[in-house]
Amino acid sequence: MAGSMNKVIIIGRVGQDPKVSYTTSGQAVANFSVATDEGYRDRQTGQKVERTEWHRVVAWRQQAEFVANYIGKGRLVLVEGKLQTRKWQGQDGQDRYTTEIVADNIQGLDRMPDGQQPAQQGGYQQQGGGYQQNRPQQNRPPQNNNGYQQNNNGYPEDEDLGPAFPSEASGMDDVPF
Amino acid sequence: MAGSMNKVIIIGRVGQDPKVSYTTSGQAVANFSVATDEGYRDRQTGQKVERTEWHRVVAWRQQAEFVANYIGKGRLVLVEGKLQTRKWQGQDGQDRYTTEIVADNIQGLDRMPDGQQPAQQGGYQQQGGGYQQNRPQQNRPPQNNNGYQQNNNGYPEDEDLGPAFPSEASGMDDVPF
Amino acid sequence: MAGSMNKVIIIGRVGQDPKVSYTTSGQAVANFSVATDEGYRDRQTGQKVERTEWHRVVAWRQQAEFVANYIGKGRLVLVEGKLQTRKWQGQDGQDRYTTEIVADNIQGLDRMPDGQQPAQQGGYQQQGGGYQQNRPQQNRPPQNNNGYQQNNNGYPEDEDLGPAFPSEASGMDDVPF
Amino acid sequence: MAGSMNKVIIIGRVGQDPKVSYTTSGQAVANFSVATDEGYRDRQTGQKVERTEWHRVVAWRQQAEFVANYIGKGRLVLVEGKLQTRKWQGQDGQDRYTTEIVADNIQGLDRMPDGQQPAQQGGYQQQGGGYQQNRPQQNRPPQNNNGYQQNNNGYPEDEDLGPAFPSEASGMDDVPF
DNA sequence: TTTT
DNA sequence: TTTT
Repeated sequence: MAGSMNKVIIIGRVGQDPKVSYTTSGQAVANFSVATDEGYRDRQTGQKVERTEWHRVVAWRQQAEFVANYIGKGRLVLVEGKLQTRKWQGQDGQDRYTTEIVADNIQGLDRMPDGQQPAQQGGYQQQGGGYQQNRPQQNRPPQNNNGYQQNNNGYPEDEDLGPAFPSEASGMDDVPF
Repeated sequence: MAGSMNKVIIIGRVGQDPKVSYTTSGQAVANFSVATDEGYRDRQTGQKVERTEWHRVVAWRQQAEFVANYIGKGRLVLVEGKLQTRKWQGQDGQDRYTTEIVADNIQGLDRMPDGQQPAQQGGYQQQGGGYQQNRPQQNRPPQNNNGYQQNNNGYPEDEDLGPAFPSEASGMDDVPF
Repeated sequence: MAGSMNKVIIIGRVGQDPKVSYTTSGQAVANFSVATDEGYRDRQTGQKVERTEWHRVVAWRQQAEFVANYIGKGRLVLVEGKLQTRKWQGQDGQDRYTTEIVADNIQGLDRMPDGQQPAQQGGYQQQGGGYQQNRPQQNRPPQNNNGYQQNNNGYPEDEDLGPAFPSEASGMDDVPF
Repeated sequence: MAGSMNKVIIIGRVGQDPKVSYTTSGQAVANFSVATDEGYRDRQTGQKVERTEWHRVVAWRQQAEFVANYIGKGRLVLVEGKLQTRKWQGQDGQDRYTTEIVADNIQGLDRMPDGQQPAQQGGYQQQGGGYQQNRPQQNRPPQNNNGYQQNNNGYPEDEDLGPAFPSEASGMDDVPF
């Protein structure tokens, strides 16, 4: 713990609307991808090339709820966090590894598009209502999280038990995003 | 390229002596893993837990040669770079993805262990000799790099052609490190 | 040089249009300030407080020309660089110190306001013309830089000789921005 | 607060033993300087030059106590934090400005020198004893902090009232370190 | 696979 | 004022 640092800072565009779900213990989790671009000059041709790198981001609890309410496809975001590689089982039973940025600081850097304002959506600041989601793919209440495929999601028990993404798990074994 | 940042900074211990090889075009590449530690308090038990995260690092050219000469197993290092996910084929023919830190700044933060000084090893600063390797696992001269399994290594053509690690490639389909 | 890092990353709003000038050796230098905001909760009152921090940024050469063409008052910018404290003489003859971020990466994060497009301004990409400035406060051609008050600007000789800001120097002894 | 980042990461050597004191409200504050080195090639002579940059660091509360117990002159440290410029009055009554790194993460990167181990010193982990200091220059109990020169220290009220460094204050008006 |  |  001393003599140790694990820090990532990326700025880029969100690829798709984040997917938000809940662990069995009721913790919110948000997953999304961010594209960063890099321009460089090809050593053979001397041509300018643009290269896009995709990053998987995972956010927990308050950060996840912020993501659910304010971050959508196409937004320019700042993500600060740490790298974490988790292990999961492919359909063929073999181990796979996915590296993600576990975010501890997420900010939108551009104006929120119209129709995405928290007031219209019902944000998590609303009083008396608890947290309310309204984009379809986020609508997974904790009680629906019945726990099949437990411990197949790659998230360590200590991070928060329960299957994070039952439905994605099966579709994730070949494509990381 | 504008409105974009892709930055990683880690400090940790090197797990094994780096593996250094050459692309067919003669570029040096070094690969090694770095462990970062994180202490946190378990939410259920309230116990202090130590968690180790492993990071794959790849260094090119000058950085690779620095690594070959100065970085060995157990050293405390600073690595600054960018995230890059590359695609490769498992033995079953399926796509796999590995995320690495492509380093642009590597520094040793502790004293070099005895028997690892560049003077004893023949460093790359030596005059008249060019670059000389001497640890067994690094001893892969460019001319031996005959190019089978080309484009199976996951490194983009533009980064520098040629198979980076023919021998590791086959052993890599299940374990990322 | 080994075991050393000096890194700053800020994101914030530019306070005033950058001031661009030239050293006697013809190097472009840009100076501007960036505001970062921080929200925190007051420990006494429990109230939310917003606090603004101002940062001085200096950019050299290509970075300075980029700043001259694309960065103006009010823009949201990313600045990556290193900290540098320089010494200068106040009017009372006493030493003063100013800490700046010497930028090696500057990016605009929002859309450029209309009337600030490089095409209308004549950007530094223009062909056949070399570098051309057009905002009044930037218009200080190298040949006007006649060198009085040399070595009073606080910039080290090695960074590039010559007085960076003869005119500001005298006004700077009490206020850093 | 959104669209804002203020982040500094430095690695370097501590110049002198930190100075630790207490605000009138009993909060610990530690101050020390860190040297970072930078090697570069002089553009005129082509010679390699080493340049040292000094950074002022301030740490509060738990971080300050960690500093008091573990960080001494000559140690290699990692400091992560934010930039803050504070205003203070010189003896001539004029405003001066000092930029510091307000640390939120401090780590020692080398082995602690003998005679500096916390066990010999009595660390702040000791039970039943509260925090105990033992290096002379740190020995400034809160009750001695009688508050003269209040609001002359440049620390904002909200950070924690009271004179941070009564004794240094008078010596600080011309030299920042 | 490192280290404290 | 540090250190290699």
